[in-house]
Amino acid sequence: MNPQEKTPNGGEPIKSPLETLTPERALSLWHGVMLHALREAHPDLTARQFALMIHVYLTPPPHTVRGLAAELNMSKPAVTRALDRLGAYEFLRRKRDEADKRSVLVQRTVKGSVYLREFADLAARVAREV
Amino acid sequence: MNPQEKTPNGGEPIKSPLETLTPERALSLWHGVMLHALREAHPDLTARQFALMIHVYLTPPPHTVRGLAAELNMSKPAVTRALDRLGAYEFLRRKRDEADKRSVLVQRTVKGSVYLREFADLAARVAREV
DNA sequence: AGGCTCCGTTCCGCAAGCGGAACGATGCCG
DNA sequence: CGGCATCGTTCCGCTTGCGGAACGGAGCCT
Repeated sequence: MNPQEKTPNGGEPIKSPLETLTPERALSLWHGVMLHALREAHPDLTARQFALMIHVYLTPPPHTVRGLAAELNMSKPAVTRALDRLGAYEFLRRKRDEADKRSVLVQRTVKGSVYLREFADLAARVAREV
Repeated sequence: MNPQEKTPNGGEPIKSPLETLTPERALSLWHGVMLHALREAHPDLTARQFALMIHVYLTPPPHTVRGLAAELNMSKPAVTRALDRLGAYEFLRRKRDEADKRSVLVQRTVKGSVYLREFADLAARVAREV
């Protein structure tokens, strides 16, 4: 669409195209990804639900409700509800902590991994086009 | 955290780090951005509201309700409501189309530009850290 | 002018998320 | 063993978003 990287103009030194993702490209990336996501009617997760899910997959366990609430800056009921929802999709799983039976450990699932992988691939693909 | 780029392992040729945003990095990028966004309690826009906003800012005008609904795969009432919300934040503006008074033109605002620019900068910053 | 289409909005009933407070269950400790 | 802290969940009233249908206003024909 807009081949701005090809312009051999005068002044500007071309930035290292890679190590730095420019704000403009970042925005286009976001745009493209969200567009695709909307079109395919992904099981539409709230921003918080999605953030929670990614968080569980990308940061080291264990993950407890309280911990997630603190790290994601949301209330405990909100976390519980998000877990309900994500659990219903089988994207995440609760497991009683045997060491401290008050706690709940949030764990990954195969289905969640697949879903997230697809999302990641989508983002990478869009990034290439942008 | 995980300095995977430094591993001078045997087999793999190192990919150009940026021209191709790997799925893994894309996911981390998303994670970091959403984390920041949640923490700062950004006026929390729905995915659709956000997508609509970016769309208006990144694609050429004119933007009508019907057009947006089609392009973003949402119902007309949903677009109307999103415009109400985004209008309340002064991130977007309705303007009657004088040429065809049935239509509404959706336009950018200064405040919206600033907001989106900040978001883009955030994303770029996170990308650097990831 | 009449009849039709197209536009964005409003109306309606419904589904889902929200946070504070209260709750039962479990752990901790004197 | 009794009291208290902490865990995740549930309850409550409320706000927000949803889509289909109906609506008024504007354009477009003949």
